[in-house]
Amino acid sequence: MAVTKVTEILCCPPLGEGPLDEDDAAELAARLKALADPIRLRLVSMLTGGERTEICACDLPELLGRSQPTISHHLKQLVDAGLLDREQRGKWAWFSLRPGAMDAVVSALGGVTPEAADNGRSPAQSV
Amino acid sequence: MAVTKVTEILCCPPLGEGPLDEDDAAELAARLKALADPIRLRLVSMLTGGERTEICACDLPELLGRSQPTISHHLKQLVDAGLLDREQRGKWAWFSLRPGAMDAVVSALGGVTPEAADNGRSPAQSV
DNA sequence: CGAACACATCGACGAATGTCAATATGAAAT
DNA sequence: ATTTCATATTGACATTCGTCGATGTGTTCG
Repeated sequence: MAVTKVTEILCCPPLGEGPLDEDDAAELAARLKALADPIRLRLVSMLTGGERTEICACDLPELLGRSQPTISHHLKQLVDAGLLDREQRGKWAWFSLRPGAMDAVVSALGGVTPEAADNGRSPAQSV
Repeated sequence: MAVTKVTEILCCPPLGEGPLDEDDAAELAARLKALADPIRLRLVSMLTGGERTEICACDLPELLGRSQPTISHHLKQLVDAGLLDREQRGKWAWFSLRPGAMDAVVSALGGVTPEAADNGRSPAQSV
């Protein structure tokens, strides 16, 4: 399967801090690779909206138009990359965003999360 | 070579704004795919540090430990994805960050650039 | 128990990717 | 014009990826 497991929440120094070395680049690349697929992006985007904090695997084949094994494959990629958490509930598997994981990617790319940016003050963010 | 060209600076609604549709997801995925490679990440990170604003292709095979055709291939990917600009100067090719391109990726992932965050409040968004 | 359901894994397939040697293109210098 | 140098393109190769059907694993219910 060859999916590089990513365990640390914050993987690399931000891009803004000079050239990455080989190891940091490989680690960031692994995370970005996990995100760089349309199905997986749509999966993640279902959880970043704030409306849903978790999603049942049972709904995904229909929602995403892919077979059950394909969905399972993509979910595994995201879990292995540390982006999603998996919880078994009865016979169903529920997936949620791993806290801080997306923030880590954003900040590795030199960005900052809106909440962190607002931490000084001025809310002005809802949804 | 099957690299989806990305022309718009801001490609998709941010992940925080609910599920992406198929087209938006494909476009974001194309950009992330361009970034999701160790060599290309190291390339970009050479330009995001602030020390260098541009880099000559002639130095890269040695700096990155890859053959000249391989480097050329990766540079093309980044240019096609809209992340780098290319300028021919004499017989050398110089590459620089396309302004706003990384910001667009970060904000599509739900983040915000530090400068924009510092800017007080104006979202600073356009085209 | 056994049947039914949800999900994961396996095996296979075509397509895409990263890589380099060889070659082509294009721009300066002689 | 010829040569030289920097870069792009081509062709080939092994590897990885996305996908699905078939099958395995584990849970619930009768």
